[in-house]
Amino acid sequence: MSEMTLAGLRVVVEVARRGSFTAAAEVLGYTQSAISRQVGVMETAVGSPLFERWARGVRPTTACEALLKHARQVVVHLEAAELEIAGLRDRIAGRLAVGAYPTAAASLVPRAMARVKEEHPALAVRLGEAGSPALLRRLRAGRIEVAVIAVGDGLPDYDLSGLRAESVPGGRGLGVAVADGHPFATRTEVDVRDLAGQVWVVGAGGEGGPQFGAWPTLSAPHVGHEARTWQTRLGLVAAGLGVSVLPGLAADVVPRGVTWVPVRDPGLAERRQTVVVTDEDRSPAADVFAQALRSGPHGS
Amino acid sequence: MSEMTLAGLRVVVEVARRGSFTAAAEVLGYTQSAISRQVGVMETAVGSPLFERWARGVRPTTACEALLKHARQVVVHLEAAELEIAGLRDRIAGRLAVGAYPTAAASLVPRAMARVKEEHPALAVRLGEAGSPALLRRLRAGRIEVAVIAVGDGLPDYDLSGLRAESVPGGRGLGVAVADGHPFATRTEVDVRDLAGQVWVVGAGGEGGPQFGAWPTLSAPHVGHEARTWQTRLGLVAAGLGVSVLPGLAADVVPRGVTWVPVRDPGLAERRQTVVVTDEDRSPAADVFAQALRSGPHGS
DNA sequence: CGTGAGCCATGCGTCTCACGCATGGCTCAG
DNA sequence: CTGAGCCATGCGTGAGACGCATGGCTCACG
Repeated sequence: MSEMTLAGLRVVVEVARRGSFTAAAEVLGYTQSAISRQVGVMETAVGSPLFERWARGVRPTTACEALLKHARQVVVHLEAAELEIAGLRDRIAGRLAVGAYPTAAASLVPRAMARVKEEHPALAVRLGEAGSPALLRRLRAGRIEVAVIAVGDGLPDYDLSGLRAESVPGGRGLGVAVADGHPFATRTEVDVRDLAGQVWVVGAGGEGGPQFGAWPTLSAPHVGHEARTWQTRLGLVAAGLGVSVLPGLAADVVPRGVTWVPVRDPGLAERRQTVVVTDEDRSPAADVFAQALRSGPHGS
Repeated sequence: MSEMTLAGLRVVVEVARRGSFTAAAEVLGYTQSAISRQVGVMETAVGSPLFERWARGVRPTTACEALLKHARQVVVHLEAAELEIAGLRDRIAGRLAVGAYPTAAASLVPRAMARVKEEHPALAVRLGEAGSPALLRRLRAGRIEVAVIAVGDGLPDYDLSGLRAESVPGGRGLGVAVADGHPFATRTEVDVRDLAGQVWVVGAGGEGGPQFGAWPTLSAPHVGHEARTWQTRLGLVAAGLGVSVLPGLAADVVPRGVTWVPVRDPGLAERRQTVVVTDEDRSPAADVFAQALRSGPHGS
């Protein structure tokens, strides 16, 4: 049993306007026989003849006039819907879903959010936190539009094909978090040789990486404590129970009682970078946010 | 490049309502994969994601909410159109196109029109006149809904397959039209032997048949005048210039100065009948009119 | 009356599309 | 870690849309 279709409605509207299958076919890009069949299907769908056939064209029936009234409204609504949706795509408002790996989620991203909030008050950014692989999956699934991930030595080589990836420029590299009363706390820099003999607070999570272990180039570090979250780790540091590796990216957001100190280590070859990833064809809101991430205090 | 479809709009509306492709598929009679693909086509058509995919279903995006607003209006209009067209089909109003062969068009059909007009003032019957073959073609083309044709001896065997044909009951057969002052005018019946010696007014048209010739069983009729239209023929009769064959069906509509008289002729074998033809599946208006035709002064 | 133009209806063949089946991948609760 | 629930996609099949060609009809014109 056939039903009305949008294409069929468009055909009926045009046939009524032209008074001829042949003329409507020319306008709509069909052959006369295709129009004849589509009208036939629509007549079956509504259960009434829509046109009287004459020697020189057709004339709408009363049923057709009734259908045309509504069909014209339908076309108006569909065009309005397309315009409204196109407008949504272009306007920097509504909600933007962003995901970042923990360190960036705690530092870089909130700063970008604050900046974007000032310039685009109608845009509400929602921030989620996860590991880079999960972030990329959510991006591909359309659940987030901007992913802030870490790439570089010691990390998987993520598949970024079909995506747009841009590095966040600058970056202070790795350092250590120490208690305010620790002797290192008053230094502007610590040499890696000074790190030997320190007690380390390390992560217990499933992922490997410098944020979770002791200093990477130490041969036999003394691990004093393990904790899963870095809030807990920094709490132990603040209590003077040890020191912890911490990327410079998070330096500004250590809790009260903790100080971040850069480390000079000629032997540290690891290089990591923060990368902003979006769809190639991203919305204006996503574009604005990605640029805000890349032009923070680290940018030129 | 894909476009929105009515089916797609219905899918989007139902998915938004159910929050799940799987649940919407059950309601609409599709599989989950069909729903997934249709949503994908609609997303391509509007150029924006319509749903966020989650582990336990989907959630409408802002673009989807915008589309839903219009989609619901579209559905309302389509349902209203169907109801209005169905109402048109069921209501005995509007226009009804009827066609009849000339004799019936002059007598039987106007009486039925008058009766139907009384009972259904909203119905406007439009009457056309043509030969039976042309009437049947117009009926099949949907240009008329009721055809009143003549069938029987001396006439073609029309193809009425797929149509509904009902005889008009009764009928007074053939007679003659004579001037009021003619000796036959006061008789209730004339024997065929009395017709020998009469001067005949006959038709000049292209169709054969008793309405147009002299009395069928006379061996050598004296034809005094020929005229194309039967109004002209009856005018000649009224002037006393001859007599004319006339079916009983038209007896009531002879002009002033003319009298119709039945003829007794045992040798007259021809039998003709008036038949009302419509589509099998006719509208209520057509049904009412067909019944009015069959239950006139000739009916029980 | 015969002919040609204009238009609609339909048989036929081909290509595209819609859909179901089966399966893989992901998230999340237990 | 496992199983349930849900979405995405490859593949195959049947249905549908469409163009081509042709027939049938009406009507205007010579």
